[in-house]
Amino acid sequence: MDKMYTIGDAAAELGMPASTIRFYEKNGLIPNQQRASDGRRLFDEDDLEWMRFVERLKVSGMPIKEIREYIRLYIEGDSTIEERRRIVHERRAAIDAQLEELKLARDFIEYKCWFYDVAAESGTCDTPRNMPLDELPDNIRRIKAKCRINRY
Amino acid sequence: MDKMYTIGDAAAELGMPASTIRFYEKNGLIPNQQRASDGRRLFDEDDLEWMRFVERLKVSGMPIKEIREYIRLYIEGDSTIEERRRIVHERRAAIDAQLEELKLARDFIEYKCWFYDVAAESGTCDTPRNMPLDELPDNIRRIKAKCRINRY
DNA sequence: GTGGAACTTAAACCATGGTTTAAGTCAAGA
DNA sequence: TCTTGACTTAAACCATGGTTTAAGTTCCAC
Repeated sequence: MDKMYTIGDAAAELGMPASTIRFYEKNGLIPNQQRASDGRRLFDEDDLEWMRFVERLKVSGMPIKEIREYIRLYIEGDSTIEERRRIVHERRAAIDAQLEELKLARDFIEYKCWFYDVAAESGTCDTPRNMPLDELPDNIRRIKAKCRINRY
Repeated sequence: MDKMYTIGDAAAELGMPASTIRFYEKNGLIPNQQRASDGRRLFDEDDLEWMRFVERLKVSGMPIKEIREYIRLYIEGDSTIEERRRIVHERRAAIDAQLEELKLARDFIEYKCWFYDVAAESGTCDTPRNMPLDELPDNIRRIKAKCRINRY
């Protein structure tokens, strides 16, 4: 279980280019990076787990600066627990806000999908555009009301 | 209901800087933009609705280039229905993928929130880190298994 | 009719998050 | 021994999505 990975292996494992891993290390996103005696980077399982964690933070929209700050606090140890707690709670709130926005965007697009399905079938956008409210499928009527869709 | 908005009004209404609206227009994200006789931009309710739609596309991660392409097709009329249909269906799939990723990221962060709540209470990260599986709250145990969280 | 606020443009500028390049090192196999 | 491929670095480069600046116009209130 103490298998070590070269940067190429790690890149393949994580599904990202090696250049990105170098960029992350240069920017302080990988703590305690080990090196072989000839200077090559070495990664263990913990490093990979850490980098997957960093990927989650990135997916959540956390800027690199902030991730680096978090890592700095992590390295500093137990004296920074409160600060790290604040950061992760903030991040959770940010994700929740993002999820709300994304769900709303999905509703919009759901409407558009229906719109063009109907338009494609009839050959013109006038068909879905002029369809009376009571002929709309329930979910589409709900979306149209919620998102205040009128003309488009 | 045929009230017209200046760019400042529209900016206030949409909650974005006027410079962004100019940038969008320059990049073809606003079809049929009207102008007052002195050259000032004029926006009606339809323009605002359109721009809210553009905002949804942006939230969904659609690049500006692609939004412009969509608008080009929209302007071209009913002959492009199939193409637009393809685009919105692709976009829906992209949003769904994004939602999945974001929910996974949320689980990770949820775990971290629990971790630091426990750490803060006891004063050390060792407490949550070494907590036996059967003492973990159900949701946390589930997340830890699903996300393969070991060391971090 | 004068000052100030709100608009116009093109062009320069900026931050973010990488990617690419150039020049060099090293280990292994033919 | 020589070549090949994977690595190293610093620095240059790039795309995206705006924002800012500079110089000029126009409307409105006083």
